[in-house]
Amino acid sequence: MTETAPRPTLEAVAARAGVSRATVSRVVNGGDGVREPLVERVRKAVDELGYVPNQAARSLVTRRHDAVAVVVAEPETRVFADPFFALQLRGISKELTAHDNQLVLLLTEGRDDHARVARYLAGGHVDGALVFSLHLDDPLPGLIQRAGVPTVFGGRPGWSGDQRGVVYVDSDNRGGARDAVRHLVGLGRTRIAHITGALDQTSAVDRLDGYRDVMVDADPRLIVEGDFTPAGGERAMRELLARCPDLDAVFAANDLTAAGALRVLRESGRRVPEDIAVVGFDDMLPVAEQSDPPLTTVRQDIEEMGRLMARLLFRGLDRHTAAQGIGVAPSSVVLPTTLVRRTSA
Amino acid sequence: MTETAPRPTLEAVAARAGVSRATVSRVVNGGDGVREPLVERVRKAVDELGYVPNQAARSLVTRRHDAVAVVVAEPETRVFADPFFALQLRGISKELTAHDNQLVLLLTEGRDDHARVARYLAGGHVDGALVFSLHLDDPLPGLIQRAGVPTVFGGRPGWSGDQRGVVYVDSDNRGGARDAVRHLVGLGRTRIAHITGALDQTSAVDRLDGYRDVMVDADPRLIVEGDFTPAGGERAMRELLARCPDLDAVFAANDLTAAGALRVLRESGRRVPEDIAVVGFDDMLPVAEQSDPPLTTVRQDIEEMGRLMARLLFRGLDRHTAAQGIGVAPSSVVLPTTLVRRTSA
DNA sequence: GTGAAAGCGCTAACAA
DNA sequence: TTGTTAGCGCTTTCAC
Repeated sequence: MTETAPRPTLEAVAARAGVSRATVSRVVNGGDGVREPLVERVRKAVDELGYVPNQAARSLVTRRHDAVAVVVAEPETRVFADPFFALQLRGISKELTAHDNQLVLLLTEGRDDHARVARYLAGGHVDGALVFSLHLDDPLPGLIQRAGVPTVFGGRPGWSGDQRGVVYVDSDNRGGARDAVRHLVGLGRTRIAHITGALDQTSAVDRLDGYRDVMVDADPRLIVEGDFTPAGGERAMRELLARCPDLDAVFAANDLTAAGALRVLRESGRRVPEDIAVVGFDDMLPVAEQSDPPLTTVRQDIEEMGRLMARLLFRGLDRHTAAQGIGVAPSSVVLPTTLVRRTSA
Repeated sequence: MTETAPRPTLEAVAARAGVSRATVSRVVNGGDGVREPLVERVRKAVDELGYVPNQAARSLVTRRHDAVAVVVAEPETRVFADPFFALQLRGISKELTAHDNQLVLLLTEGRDDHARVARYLAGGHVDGALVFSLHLDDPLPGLIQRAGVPTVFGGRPGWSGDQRGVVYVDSDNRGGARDAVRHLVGLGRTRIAHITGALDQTSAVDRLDGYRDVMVDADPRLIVEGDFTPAGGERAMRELLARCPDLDAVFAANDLTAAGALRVLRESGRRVPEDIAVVGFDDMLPVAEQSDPPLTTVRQDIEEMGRLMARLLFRGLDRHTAAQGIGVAPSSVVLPTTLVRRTSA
């Protein structure tokens, strides 16, 4: 806990360099249109005084903040139990840093926080927002849209409001699921089950759809609802085993679910992949690589998703600032997935 | 991507309510010393106009930001591979929200980012900083101390600079390690090995010290260096098995390490806990509960650590603001750990 | 190319 | 109790 020292102002730098505040301002902001010798003098004064611009004063006049809010709307603990969110955050952080922007993190725990977040965004503290809203019935996207802040969503938002102008970045959940199931089919499996994710999230719904794309006439008993957790995977696997003892493959909605399923299979004496082949989703390394046996799974580039979200936001902001209407409005992006073969299938 | 609408100002609210800007300001900031009917009128005008104060303008005069930076200095990916950081962040976020403060997240990837972070903190954008600096040789704490921002560290900072006035929150790593090893001793184990964490981090060093506190005359071959990862745990366990085939217990520096060790033990045909008892550290649920067998481990309340960091920071900030010298300077806190018994030991 | 001056929206003395 | 006024530190026309 140290004392806060008073910072030098533009004025001080100007005095020291023997120029006007305007000139210092120009130099500090790139130095265009200022003659070299002066630039030199100002730079020197800045260094000597350890001058750092006051962002509040700057924002007051420019109405820019060089800050982006990251909103994580997740009432459950799940987000924090897997590295998914952290990886995405990392991608975002890298991209923001490259644009000299700060990351303001808004974590919400349930509905009470929604008003707070909406107020903050509406308050014009940030230039834009990156929003992770995973639940179908989440009112947050609507609130945010109304706040009038340029926004990019992480994952296809599943809410039922006005979809116009909504920009999101998502993985090709449906396509990835198709690949996973096709791989199982290619292995000669015919009784392929699916343990879904939490079906109030679009990713879970999309993966289920992908499964159905391939297994058009699937026995409905082969589909059991999970919740993206290992415990859910265990429960679902037990139920599957009871319902359909003849199944020969499982496509789990994510790696954690698959890990739970693997445990139950081991307990029940089924061999993986000989008796039952298992495919996961995410390629969450600590889980997929370390499971027994190592998991065949669908990889998505999570960090890249985060990076892309930030990039799309900036593209939108530029368009905002630049000659109106010039430039293409950013549109949503769906990133491809790849199947990673290990031993479980 | 929506358009940003122009926000109403204090002026506008004042006009609408038929009062002065000062009065509106008073109402907006709590309404003390304003008569009820006026308060009512102003509130109404605020609502009708959807007025939200401009934080930049406010900060410019108050020199407060109601924002706290969270600095995560972690060159490696490890932070992102475990929920540790996320849990702490969550605790911090809750506490900041309770104080109406925003969380500005600064992630650093290696040395290049240090200057950036130091500049940001020195720039007076935030009222204080919460810093996670896990590495012994990290120059960041020093830089931050020089930036003159009130700071609380997460985990005992291991750097060699001036320690005066340094405030941190940590788990009782040493005490927890002692408990773990004593538990093994209580089980009748005598050849107790230790797989350390990455020894450039204070937590790893402290846990090793705790092990040594109990195993005063430990065979040095029973100590192998790990790195807090499952892979490191596997490697270390193999080495231990080769060096000391007679060992009957392992204390791993964290749960991930223990998970790696468990896998090697299983492969090598050793039964856990019958042949070799295993204790971890962290009680990272997805790992500890789901491992085979479930892990006996040392729990630390990570979320509470985060919360406490924020609370200490605010206490320091209050002291700053309030009558100088009044109040007690916050000092570091070391949180207790508890042993959680499952089946591995 | 450089400087002077006018605010950006707000808070906090100070007056009334 | 309420209003008036003077800035907070910066950018940005607009003259020079």
